Amino acid sequence: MRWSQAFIPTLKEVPSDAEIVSHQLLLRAGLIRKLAGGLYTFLPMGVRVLRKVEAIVREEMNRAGAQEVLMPALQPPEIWQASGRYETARDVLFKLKDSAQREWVLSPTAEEVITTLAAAELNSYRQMPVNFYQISVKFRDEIRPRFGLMRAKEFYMKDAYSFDATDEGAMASYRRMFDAYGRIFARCGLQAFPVEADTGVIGGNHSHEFMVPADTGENDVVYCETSGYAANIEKAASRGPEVPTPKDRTGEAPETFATPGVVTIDSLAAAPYSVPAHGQIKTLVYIVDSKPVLILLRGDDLLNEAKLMARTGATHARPATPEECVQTLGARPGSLGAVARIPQDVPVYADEQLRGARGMTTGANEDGFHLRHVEIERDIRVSHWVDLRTVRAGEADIATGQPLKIRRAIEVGHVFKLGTKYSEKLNATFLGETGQRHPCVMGCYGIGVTRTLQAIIEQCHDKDGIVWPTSVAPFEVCLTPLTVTPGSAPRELADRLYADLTAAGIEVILDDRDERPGVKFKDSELVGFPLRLNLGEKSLAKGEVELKPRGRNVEMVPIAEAAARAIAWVQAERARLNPAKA
RNA sequence: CGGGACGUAGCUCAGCCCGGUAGAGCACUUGCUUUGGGAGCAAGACGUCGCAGGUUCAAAUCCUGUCGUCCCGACCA
Repeated sequence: MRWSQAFIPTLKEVPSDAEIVSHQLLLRAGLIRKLAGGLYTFLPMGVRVLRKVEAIVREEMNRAGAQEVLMPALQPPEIWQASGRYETARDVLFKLKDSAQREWVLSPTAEEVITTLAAAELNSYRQMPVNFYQISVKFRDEIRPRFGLMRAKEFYMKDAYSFDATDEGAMASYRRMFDAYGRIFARCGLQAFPVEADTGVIGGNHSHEFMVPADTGENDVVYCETSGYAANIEKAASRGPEVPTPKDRTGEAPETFATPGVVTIDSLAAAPYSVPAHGQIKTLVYIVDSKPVLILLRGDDLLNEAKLMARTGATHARPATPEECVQTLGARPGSLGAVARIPQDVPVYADEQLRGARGMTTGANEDGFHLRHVEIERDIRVSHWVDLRTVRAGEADIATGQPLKIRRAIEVGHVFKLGTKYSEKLNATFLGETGQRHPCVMGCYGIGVTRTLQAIIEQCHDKDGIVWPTSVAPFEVCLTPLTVTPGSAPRELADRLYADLTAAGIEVILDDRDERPGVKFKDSELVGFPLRLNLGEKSLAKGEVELKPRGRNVEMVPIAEAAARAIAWVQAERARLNPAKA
C-alpha cells in the first residue's frame, strides 16, 4: 500500500468529545469516525485492525473445535418472551416495527436463536458436544454510551454457545473456551487475566471474565497477589472487615433514644452519639422485582447490588423511594430499622457480618429516634443470612489472609456455564443413551471484538501514539523514504524494499507522500506501525538505513541487509505473539 | 432517568456578560522558498453561528422551546 493512495485522516489535535486516551487515539490515528453517540464508522486502518483481531478470534475458536455460524441480528420477539429475557433484558433491547406493524428486536446476544436452532436440530446425545460461534454486529440500547468503542450502541462481538449432554461435558467445553480465550488475548498482545465473575440469576460458580487492567475500565477487580485469587467486585468475598463486629453479650434490652436530625451513619458516628459505624446496623429498603425487601448491613459496609440480585434471584432491584420506605416501615430513610413494625410479608436479608452481632445501634422506625443494645438474633426476624457486602481493599484474602487489592479493569471477554436455563425454556432436548429426554447443558462465551481493539490501544500506547502489537497492526512495516523524488536514492531503495518485503509476505505501507520528514515520523508513530525503515539521503550515503521499531531505539543496518533484517524482525515478533505457530 | 457543561469553518477554540450582521490557529487550494521531527512567506477558498419560535430598527449575543454532544450520578438512608 502506498500512503499517498491510502485514506488515513490523522488529526493533530485531540477531538473535544474524546475523554480517554484510547478513544482519542482511535480518532487521531484515523481508525474511526463518529456518526452519532455510540455509533462509529470504521475507516480503512480501523478495519484492517478489526479484521486481524477477528481473524485471531476465529482461528482460536476453530482450533478449540467451535464451528462458525451466522445468525440474524433482527429477531422475532417471541423467542425472547419464551426465554423470559424480553422482560429481564428490556432495558438493553432495541425494539422496532416493520411496515406491517410487526415487532422485532435487535440482538444483543443470540442465546434464543441458537437454542431454537438446537431445539430443532440436536436430537441425540451423539450430536454433542457441539459449539457454535459467530462474529457479528450486536446492539445494546445503552443508557449512556461512552468512551468510543468501549460502550457503544452497536459493536462487534464474538459469541459462542456450547451444547453438551452432561454436566461434565459442559465443564469440559467451558474449559476449552477458557483456554482459548487465554490464547486469543495473548496473541493480540494484550495482558488480560481471568477473574471470577458474578453469575447473576442463573447461579452456579462457573463464570469468568477476562479483564484488561486499566484505570479507565468500568469494572473493579479484587485480587490477591499471593494466592492468585481474582474476582469481580460484584462477586468477590474476603475474610471480612478489618474491624470485627461487636458480639459481647450485654443483656440489656433494646432502648429507644432521641436522635433529632440524624439521618446518616456518619452523623450517628459523630459526637454526641459516637456510635462507631461498625456498631450500627444499616437498614435499606429495596424494591426487588416490584416487592419491598429489607436489607441489613453493618453501618460501615456497602451493599453490593449484584450480590443482592444473585441471592434473591431477582431481575430488577432498586432502592425504595422515601415514600415507599414510609409505606413499608412507617419511617423515612435515616431512621429505618428492622426491630419493630416489620410487615410479616417483607423478607429481611441480613449480611453474614451481622451474625451474632450484639450491642448494635439501628433506626427505631420512627423519625428522629434510634435503638441501642440491639442483639440481631434476639431482636430481629432475619429471614435470610447472606453475603451482601462489598469487599474493600486491604481485607484478608480467604485463602492466604494476605491483604486484597482492588484495581479497575476493562472486561473484554466472558465465559459462562449456562446450564439448562435456555434449553428448558426453549425446549432444546435430546434423547440420551437410555432413551430418556434431557435438556442440553449449555455454555455461552463472548468476546467484545471492538472493545478488545480499543483495550489494546488503551494498553499499548505512548505519548506519540499507538504502539501496535505486530499481530494486530494495520501494517507491519512502514517504509519511509525522506525524499520521494522519482529517481532519488531513497525512493529507489524504498521501491525495491517494498517489493522484497511484500514478496516475503510482510504487510508494508510505503510513505510516498511528498511531506517533510517530521510529518511522516509523527504520522507513522501516531498510527503505530511496529517497524519503520527510515531511508534518508545522509544515511544512504553512508551505506546504511535506519531500522526503527516503534517505541524502541533506532538501529543502523547496511543497505544490503535491510530487507533480511526487517523480515527477520517481523517474523520474530509474529512468533513471539503466536508461540503455537512458531 | 437526575444533575452539570457545551453546540460558532474539516479540527481546536475566541467572540456572547455589555445586541450593530463573524474571527484566530491548524487543515485545505495556488505560487515561491524550505527539506531528518507536525516548515516560512504571499495569495485564496471555506459559516443558514445546532434547529425552531420570541423580543428588537437590528440577535452568534437576550428569552422560550427543542435536538445533539460530553461529563458526573443513578448502593451508602
